[in-house]
Amino acid sequence: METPRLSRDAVLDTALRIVEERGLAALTMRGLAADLGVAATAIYWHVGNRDALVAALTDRVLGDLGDLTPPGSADGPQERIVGVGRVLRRRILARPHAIALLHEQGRTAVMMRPAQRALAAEVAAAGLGGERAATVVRAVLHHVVGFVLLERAVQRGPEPHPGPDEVWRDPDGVDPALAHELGRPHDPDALFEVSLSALVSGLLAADT
Amino acid sequence: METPRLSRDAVLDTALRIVEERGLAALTMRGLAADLGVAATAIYWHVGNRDALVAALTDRVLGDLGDLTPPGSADGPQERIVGVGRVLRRRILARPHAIALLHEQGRTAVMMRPAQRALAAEVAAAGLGGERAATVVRAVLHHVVGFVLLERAVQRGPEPHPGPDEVWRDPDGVDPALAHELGRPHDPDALFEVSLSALVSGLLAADT
DNA sequence: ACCTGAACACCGTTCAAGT
DNA sequence: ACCTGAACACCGTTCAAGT
Repeated sequence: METPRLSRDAVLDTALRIVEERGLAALTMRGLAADLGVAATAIYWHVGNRDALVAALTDRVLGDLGDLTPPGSADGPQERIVGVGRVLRRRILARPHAIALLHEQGRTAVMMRPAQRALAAEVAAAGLGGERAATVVRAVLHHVVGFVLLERAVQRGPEPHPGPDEVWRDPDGVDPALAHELGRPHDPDALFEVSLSALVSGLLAADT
Repeated sequence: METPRLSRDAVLDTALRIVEERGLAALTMRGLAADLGVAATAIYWHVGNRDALVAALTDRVLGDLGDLTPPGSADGPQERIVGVGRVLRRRILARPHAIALLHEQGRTAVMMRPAQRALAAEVAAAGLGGERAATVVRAVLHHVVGFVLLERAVQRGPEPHPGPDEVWRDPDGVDPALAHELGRPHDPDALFEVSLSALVSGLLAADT
């Protein structure tokens, strides 16, 4: 009854290190086995196959986004809801591989859970309930996660075929000042703040 | 001087058909060559390599999103801006493979171009200009594309590990009615409408 | 229970050789 | 200019066999 050389946790640890250091595409069963000093096929006994391995990795990475309640200093309901979104975005961006993991497998729902709880609490505290509250929670969640997804996709892209400037060389009908402004790179942090605030204020102001 | 058996366009045509029918992962150089009735290596002469092939596919699919100006029936500036977002989303959803293509290669900017123009026109018509107008354009664009990206990611996912219900079994502090509401599946179309409208109204109402 | 080694059916890509 | 065939260095996965 020897103690086994390998364990599920050991496999996940090394796999996660590979993904963090060299990306999800660099995670191969053979390479992972080499790093573990073991035959490639040994991994299958512990984690099933590559898909299951990636799924397990996803759960581990997204299971601990931590507490998302905004600092007590934020007082207004709008500012508190925006605060949850802000923290959520930062937590996701702090895990660069999380996005790749999510997208490979479409388990976005897993990532949404803790954020959904935190948002629900704030929205309820703001005096909303029922269907209307659920809509606010979902809208904010979608906005934040979608924003981050897109933000990373744009970052990863090589310089776009036609440079961002070039597209606006011929403004053709569009206000030249606006065209020039759109040609310049923008600050994602600022854009996030402005758009999330606008969304929440619009949601809270709605009649229905 | 025989006419060549293959052409760049023929390669792209068949490649696109494969992606549409069986997904981006099913696009292999060998399989594509088989469909074309040619040696796998012949493809390389016409399109370079697989990455270049995918890039070319992306340009083709996203180059013709078509005109995005909303119907003339929409009159208010807010309704017109929302209209552009609505049309953009529908056009993207009508091309299921477009999202995979985009994400594989991060050329999201390409897709944004025509939408940016249409939005800029509407925002300018609404009387905004300069930096403020640019912010509105970018915020709406990010919201719509991010929403669609997330929407598809959720769709593709297998049933989440803990069912959407299960998560809310123990509401623990959260209003039970809200918890129950969040456990139910929602209508993405409705959520899109509500959130985009709220965002735009919030953006147009902002003081700065 | 846990691990190895060989084997199968794939990949993308390069390159000399043919026409 | 355009295409083939062989070859290289990879993949994920299965499975009988070992301990």
